[in-house]
Amino acid sequence: MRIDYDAEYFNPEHVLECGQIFRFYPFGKGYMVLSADKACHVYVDGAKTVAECDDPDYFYEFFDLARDYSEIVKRAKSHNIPLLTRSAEAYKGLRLLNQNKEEMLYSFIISQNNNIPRIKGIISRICEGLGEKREFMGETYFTFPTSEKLAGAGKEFFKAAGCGYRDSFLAETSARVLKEGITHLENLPADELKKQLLTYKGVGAKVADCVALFGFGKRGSFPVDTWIEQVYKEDFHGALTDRAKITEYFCQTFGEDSGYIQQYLFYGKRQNL
DNA sequence: GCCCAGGAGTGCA
DNA sequence: TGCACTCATGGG
Repeated sequence: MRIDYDAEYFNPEHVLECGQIFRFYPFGKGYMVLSADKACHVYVDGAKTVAECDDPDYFYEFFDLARDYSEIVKRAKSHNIPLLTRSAEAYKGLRLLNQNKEEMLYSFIISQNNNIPRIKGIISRICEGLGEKREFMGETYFTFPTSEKLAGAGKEFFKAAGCGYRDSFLAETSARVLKEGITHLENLPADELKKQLLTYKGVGAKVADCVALFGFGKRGSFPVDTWIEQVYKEDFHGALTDRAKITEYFCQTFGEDSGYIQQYLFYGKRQNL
């Protein structure tokens, strides 16, 4: 099954390399993208971006294809902040993904005080160890493990996978999710959702914002990490040092566009745009 | 060998 | 509440 979309506002490289997803790799003419137990081959063909996948309905939602990003780009530029204007223009094909909630929760627990290449490696080893082996377009891949699998693994497994001190966070949080599920979080307003996410082991403000943004579609979230702190100082000439207050400043400024703008700024800064 | 990475938990004032 | 300290690991 196949999805076609205007490539101007769907650039696979920018969607995948901007830091919101950890399971993808170069494949064929583009990339192989893995999410939960599904797989997709995405590439540019002329003026179209093509997604060949096992579950078109899932990936239509996953790639956020119902949303008009030309309006988002326009609003981002209207703030007249040089880095933001440059980034929104250069990365107008960046889209925020709607990813699997549990996968986001575990992935961003792993992400704390860590770097992206190593996060990818850890998640990949966890999937190989506990996920199910599948095939798509002649490629073997592993699904993201269920909470049941994760909870049954024990923290020694996470340690061996390279999680370091985060091993106990994953063991405890997966045990809790197995017991309680997370469906009770699905329809909460953003502030209440964040409050609930903060009660999971290994989840602080920044991780909660990422899970809310990428997993629960809370586009008014603005995760603040070391890169964004740098953006705040250098590009917004801000004087605040407390991350909670910096987050509040950005959310007040950008409202429901916060999540999109955070990604433009984060990616632009990392790419030294 | 040092610094840093999409930070968070803990203890103590 | 605020703040310092600590927590594994590997890439640059």
